[in-house]
Amino acid sequence: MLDKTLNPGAFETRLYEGWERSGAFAADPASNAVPFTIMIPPPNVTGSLHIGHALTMTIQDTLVRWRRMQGRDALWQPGTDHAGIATQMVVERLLAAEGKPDRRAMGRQVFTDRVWQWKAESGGTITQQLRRLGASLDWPRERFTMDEGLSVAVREVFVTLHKQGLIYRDRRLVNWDPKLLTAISDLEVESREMKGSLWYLRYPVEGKPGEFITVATTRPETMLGDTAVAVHPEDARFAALVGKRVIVPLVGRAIPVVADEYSDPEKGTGAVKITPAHDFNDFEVGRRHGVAMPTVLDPEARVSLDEIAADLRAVEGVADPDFVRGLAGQDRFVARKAIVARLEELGLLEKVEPHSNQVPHGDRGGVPIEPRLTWQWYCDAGTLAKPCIEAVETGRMRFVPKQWENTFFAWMRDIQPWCVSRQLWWGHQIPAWYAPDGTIFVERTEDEARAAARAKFGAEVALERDPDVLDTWFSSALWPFSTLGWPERTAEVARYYPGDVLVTGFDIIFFWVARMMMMGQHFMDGQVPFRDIYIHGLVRDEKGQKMSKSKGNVMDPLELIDAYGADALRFTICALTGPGRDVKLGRKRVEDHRSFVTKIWNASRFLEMNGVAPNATWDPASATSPLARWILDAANRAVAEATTALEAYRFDDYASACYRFVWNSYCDWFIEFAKPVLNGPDGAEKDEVKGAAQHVLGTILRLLHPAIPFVTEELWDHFGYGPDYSLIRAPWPEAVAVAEAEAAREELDWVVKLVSEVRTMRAEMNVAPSITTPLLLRDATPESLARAARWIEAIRRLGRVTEIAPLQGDPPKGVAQVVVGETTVMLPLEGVIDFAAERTRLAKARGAAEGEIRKVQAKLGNPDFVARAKEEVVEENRERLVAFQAEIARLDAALARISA
RNA sequence: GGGCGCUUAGCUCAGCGGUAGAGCGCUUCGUUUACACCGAAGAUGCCGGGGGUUCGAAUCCCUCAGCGCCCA
Repeated sequence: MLDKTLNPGAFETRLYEGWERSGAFAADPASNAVPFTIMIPPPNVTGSLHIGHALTMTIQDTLVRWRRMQGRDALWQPGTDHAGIATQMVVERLLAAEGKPDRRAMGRQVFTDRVWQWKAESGGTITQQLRRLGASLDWPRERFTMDEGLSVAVREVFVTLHKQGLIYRDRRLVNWDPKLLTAISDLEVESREMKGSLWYLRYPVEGKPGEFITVATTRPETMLGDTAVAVHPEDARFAALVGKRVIVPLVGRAIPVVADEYSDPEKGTGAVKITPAHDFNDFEVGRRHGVAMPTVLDPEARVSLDEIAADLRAVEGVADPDFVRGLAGQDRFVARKAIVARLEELGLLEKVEPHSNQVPHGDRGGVPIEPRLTWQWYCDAGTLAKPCIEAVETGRMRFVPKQWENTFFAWMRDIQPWCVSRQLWWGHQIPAWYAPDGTIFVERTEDEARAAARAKFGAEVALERDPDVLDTWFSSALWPFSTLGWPERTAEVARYYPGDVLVTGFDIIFFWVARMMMMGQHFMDGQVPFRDIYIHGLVRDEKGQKMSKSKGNVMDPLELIDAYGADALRFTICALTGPGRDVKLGRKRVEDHRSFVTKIWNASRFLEMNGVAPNATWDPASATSPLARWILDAANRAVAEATTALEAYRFDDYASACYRFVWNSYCDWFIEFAKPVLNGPDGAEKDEVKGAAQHVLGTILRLLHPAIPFVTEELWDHFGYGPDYSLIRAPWPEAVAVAEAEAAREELDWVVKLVSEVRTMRAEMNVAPSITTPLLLRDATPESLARAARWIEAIRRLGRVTEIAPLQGDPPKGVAQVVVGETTVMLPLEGVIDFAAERTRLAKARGAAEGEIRKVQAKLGNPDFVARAKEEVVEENRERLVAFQAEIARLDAALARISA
């Protein structure tokens, strides 16, 4: 017998292990079934399960379980990415905490060995936690982006793209993180609003003592590298200065004043200093005007004079080489202060205004990034993006919801060269070797590089490998095929690529989505990596605030699972995941949805107590009773609604269709109607009710399994619908044949309406529950009377009714009346009834009906409506008018009887 | 500044041309043998404002306002 209270913790782990052991999660490349593939967007190996993972993984698991039940050969590919910067930082912090030497002191090999050791010990956290959520991933296929096989794929792709000219080495400005000492991508940079200042600096015009051009800047320290001043070509104020030269204070360099539209006459003074080596916009301006691009900050953002020492020049009252030399090695912010102070002394600081601006910060290191001119490896993203754009335009890939296409297009059409090198130790080391003369050999292995070098030089030369590693996203981009064994031509690659759907948040479109598309199409003969891209929202707290540790509003999914069960969390997520909306999630929401899981448990428990048990031989088509037919028919509709919803990625509709059917049809009415039968004598009627009950319960368990895997499997196993752990592979329900469903619906709808009306009346009349009454039916058709007779036991129980009889002669005194279809139902409540209340109640019902009649009449009275509206709409309104008029007539009669 | 989205019951949200809905909350009642994580009943809406299209607009178009996000 099922426990009186549901305790998910008692079986979740056992069921998960049972499924896993039985191979239920495993894809089967040898099967004849149509595959269904979801590639997990690989979580960061340093990560632990947060509520955002719970959302995305619940959605993926729901899809996978559903398709698996539909008979598809489901592959949900698990794994993690190596998270270059994050992992390296974790291990460096660990070393520091242990008081060990830092990575530079220990050397690259020892350090990376240590990272692998860390990965072995702690890297599996998130994959263990996903099991708690019920995620049915094919674990034996788990991959890691640094695995040997995936590394082969990375080298293959790099070398191939290089040979195709789509990867190249270039010296450009990059986002440099002065704390982590590596280049990072645009997407790893976040703007933060900072309160700073706008300094107005005077640059003396060459050869015109006392004449200045004033430039406004937020970064005075970069003046050391200024090589131009730009003004707008149409700015009359500066027209005379264009072509002249000005002296950079402190350094004494003479630089041109150039006309360039980049300069905004409205901003600052309208003149801007140009430091091409330390600002992206300035870099472009500098390139347009062919000026020098000296770097004045070292990798740690300290002043470096290497590139300007030679041209420092003393200018009386303006430039002071000794001062500048004294800045060497100082941090950029220390240097800023010193420079501003010195300029003020020289009278070259015109003014300082408070100014707030967006300062780019590295999202990992947290310090302002410093644009730097460096040699890096770049991928020609623009070329790779083109076929991806085309694939979305032509519908070969589909965003759900569609609106995200816009975001995607906007970014892809304006995509910049992708800097793929990182100055880290943890990652795929770039397969490029340098000869002493600087010749670069990009090959799959060192041996091949040596061979290439021998071929070129005709002799053995010393080769040095590029120390840098590739961006983590480079290897993640290959995930949809590298995990399947590519570049080997495996059966898996042939079978499971392309995937069916990629599920992720909108914040990831530029990361996984775009990059997997580029690499997938390029290396898989133009085949897209996935057909659908389902974009879900972010999880927020109840107030709609983004969850963050600093706000203290984070929710731990594992803690929620401990408290309410994984099913409750999963069902909540499904119910709240509408299209294109963020999910506001609070404890209370999970608690609310847990009730539904409990409800299923309790209903099952009741059925078990009444001897309902699986009976595979029971044929729904053989059902003869309206009750059985009605619930089977309702189940058919629930199945159709749920299936349609899942096909459309409408997890909210799926959840609510199941909820309504289980709670409002199966529990509220079917089980209640079944009670008198179950309590009655054994026989055909009871057998049929039990047959329908067990059949529909089986349908419900299968229908809900994708969202609520644990409780449904537990019940399935407990009842014995199949062997233990078999629900996960049970077939997805389909509509069953139901004879005369329409008639059954009419009959049950009538009974439901009768009981509801009687209940409403009693509640409004304040009739004590202890009082039971007969029902007298006036003007009832023989059909209604027959129905009343058939359902008398249920009506007695649900409506607190004694008997039902046609009204003979005049109604007794003191009746309460309600209109159900053609019938006026009367409850003799002499002495109990409050006539004033009854009149009010009837008058209110009449008022409501009148209101409807007015609306319908207004429509039908409009000749344009009758002439132009669709025929069925007009007809529907005519019917409504007649129905309301009849109802009013009966209500009037009822009122008249009371008044008499 | 450019783009996207949102604004419907107290709260969270469906509905997206033809009778305004759900869950939660609220009020009242309830030990009828599955369930108080329950049952029954009830109340609550100028569907953000204004204009337009249409026989008909929460739904389509324009506009304004407020909120949120992304990109500059």
